[in-house]
Amino acid sequence: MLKVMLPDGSVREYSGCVTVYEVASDIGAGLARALVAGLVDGQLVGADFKLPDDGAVQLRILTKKDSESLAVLRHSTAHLMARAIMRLYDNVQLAFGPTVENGFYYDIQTERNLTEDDFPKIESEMQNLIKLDEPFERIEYSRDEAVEILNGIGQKLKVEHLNDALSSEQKVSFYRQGEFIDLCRGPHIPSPKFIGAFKLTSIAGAYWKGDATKQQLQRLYGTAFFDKKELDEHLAQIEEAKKRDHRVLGKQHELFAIDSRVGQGLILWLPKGAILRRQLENFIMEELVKRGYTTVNTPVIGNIELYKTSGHYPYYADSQFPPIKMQDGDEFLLRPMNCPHHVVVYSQKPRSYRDLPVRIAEFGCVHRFEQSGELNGMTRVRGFTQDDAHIFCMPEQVEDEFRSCIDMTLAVLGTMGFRDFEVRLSFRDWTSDKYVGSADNWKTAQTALEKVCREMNLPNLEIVEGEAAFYGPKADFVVRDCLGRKWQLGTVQLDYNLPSPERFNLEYTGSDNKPHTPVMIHRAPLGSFERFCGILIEHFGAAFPLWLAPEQLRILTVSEKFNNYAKSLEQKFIEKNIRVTTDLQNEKIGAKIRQARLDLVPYQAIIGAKEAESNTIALRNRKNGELGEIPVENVIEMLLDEIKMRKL
RNA sequence: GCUGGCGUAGCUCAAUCGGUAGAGCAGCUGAUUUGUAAUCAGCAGGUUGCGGGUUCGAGUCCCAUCGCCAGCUCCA
Repeated sequence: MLKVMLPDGSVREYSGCVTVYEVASDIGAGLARALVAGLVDGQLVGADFKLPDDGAVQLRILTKKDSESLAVLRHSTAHLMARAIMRLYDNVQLAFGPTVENGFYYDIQTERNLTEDDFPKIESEMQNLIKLDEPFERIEYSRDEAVEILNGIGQKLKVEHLNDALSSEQKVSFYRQGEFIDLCRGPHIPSPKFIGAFKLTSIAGAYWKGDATKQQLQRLYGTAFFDKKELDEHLAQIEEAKKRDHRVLGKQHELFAIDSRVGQGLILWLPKGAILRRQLENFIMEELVKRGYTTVNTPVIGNIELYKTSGHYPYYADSQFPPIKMQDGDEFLLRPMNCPHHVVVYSQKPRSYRDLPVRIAEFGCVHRFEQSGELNGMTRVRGFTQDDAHIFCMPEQVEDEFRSCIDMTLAVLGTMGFRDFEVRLSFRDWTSDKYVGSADNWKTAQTALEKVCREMNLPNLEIVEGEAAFYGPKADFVVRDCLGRKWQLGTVQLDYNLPSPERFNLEYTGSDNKPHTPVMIHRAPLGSFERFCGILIEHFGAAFPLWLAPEQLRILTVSEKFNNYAKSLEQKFIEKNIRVTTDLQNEKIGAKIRQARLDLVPYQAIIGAKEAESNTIALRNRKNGELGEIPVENVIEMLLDEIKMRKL
């Protein structure tokens, strides 16, 4: 039961967490304080309210249980941080200070750039402010009044924002705490004493209003919780996650390397990583064959005219490796995408409507000159191989083809055990002129795409306006890495533009014996092998399922006396295409087992006198430890079955 | 690209105020011949990312450069 004191002083009891009541007419004119407090599970919690346009006040009860309450708490902590900084340093300009997924930040500008060394001082000042226990008070003004106030306290960034973003009639709210007043939508906790634990976590640059041409501010990140234990757990979890980082595991398990002697953002697939990649290639290739694709091989460079025709060159000139100029004047581009090559493959002969859809696949190696600050292990690189394909079909086939691409992507992700992904529908921004093609085609494409996604009931479907490729809308499959960053893996993109007469003028002959323009679908279920492997390493913590494991079985001998038996066993597994090694080191069996476990080898075969005599294996696996003595033939059968089924 | 931080042995990390660069693991050699998460001993391993400067003396301070990391911007 929740006891809530309303602004008029009366107390009401609620069983729910959130409720709505009518606003008294005089609230909102001037000072409107949050007067709400209640009890949840015997603990005092605070509440706040905001004033929507219809005048009804939404009462927000902080339950300490839901993420919304946590966000309110964190945003109030951000205010506290800003206030502490303003007390400690001169001439502080505040920009924005929103809540983010695991905490909050505030963008600020100071005379002297702050560093992490300033954190202890700021944190201790924040502690002092919590002790002061001053309430957060909401105050509303018209925009012009607000500008006056902000000018009065020298907050130029806030003034700029108000003048840019709001009309003069609009009302804005401020939150005041002691001497500190800040333009803010709210809501806030009523008092800082609810902040059980907080920590400033990092500092970084961020552009004013997210615009790289504008001044750069300092972004201070922090997090806060209702109690200390939650904060500690959160910090411990981050430490754990760092150990799963594919850059750490990739080095530890010798999967890949990046070496500046070769170049930034260029992946060297080490032997074990190369095996992993080959398993993915084989898997995708099997799917392609099942699903009616043909495969081609095309060069990694092409005449620059090709990319001028496609429209890619002018759009992405900055992020491409510069053209290679030949003495005769020809220019070649290291290809940044495969589509133009596949378009040319399509156009090699006249196509009939009976031939469509034509599905052209290639593990296509492409290069993009990403800015150095964007490179990230395997997930953001300058050279990568897409599991690419381009489907050329009739307009009436688009829906089916699109559905089948989504289906393949889901099947691929499902086999890897990816359950936690979102599907992002990227549509065009109708106010922007960076897109090519007719509005009609865009509408058709977007409608078809959304329809299929809705029908297929895709998880976490989100529509983002303005994120489309310049030639068409797309559906991206987005997963998170161990540090919570989102990465696009699979993608399916509709394209009415490249095949058009203005671009490559692709054709097929319809049943009416007339030429028609096909529609093109770009799709890559993994996205790229590089990024996918990076995410895959983190997904499994490098403990890959048997079918993907670089080393599937390790044979460990109890002593050197059994080396010959171990070698003969190894041969048997090799003949069955099982990736096996032997550990014949002069070590105790315990040490060998430990090593195999650290190396995350899925199965271990212990070989001693008993096994050599009875032609068996004392089998262990990574998960359950000892599995007992099993005849060699049965082990082979077992492993082959697990591999074939691609069990997780 | 921008802002900030960081670069010490193959890996993970030490090195007080600026005073002869150290340890564990891995590697090599030898002993040991082992039954389910580390047998013992020895050896070797470095122009402290690279280049300048300050200083009697620089891993440490300063400048420049390369690379890495976080965030921002970007992502066909």
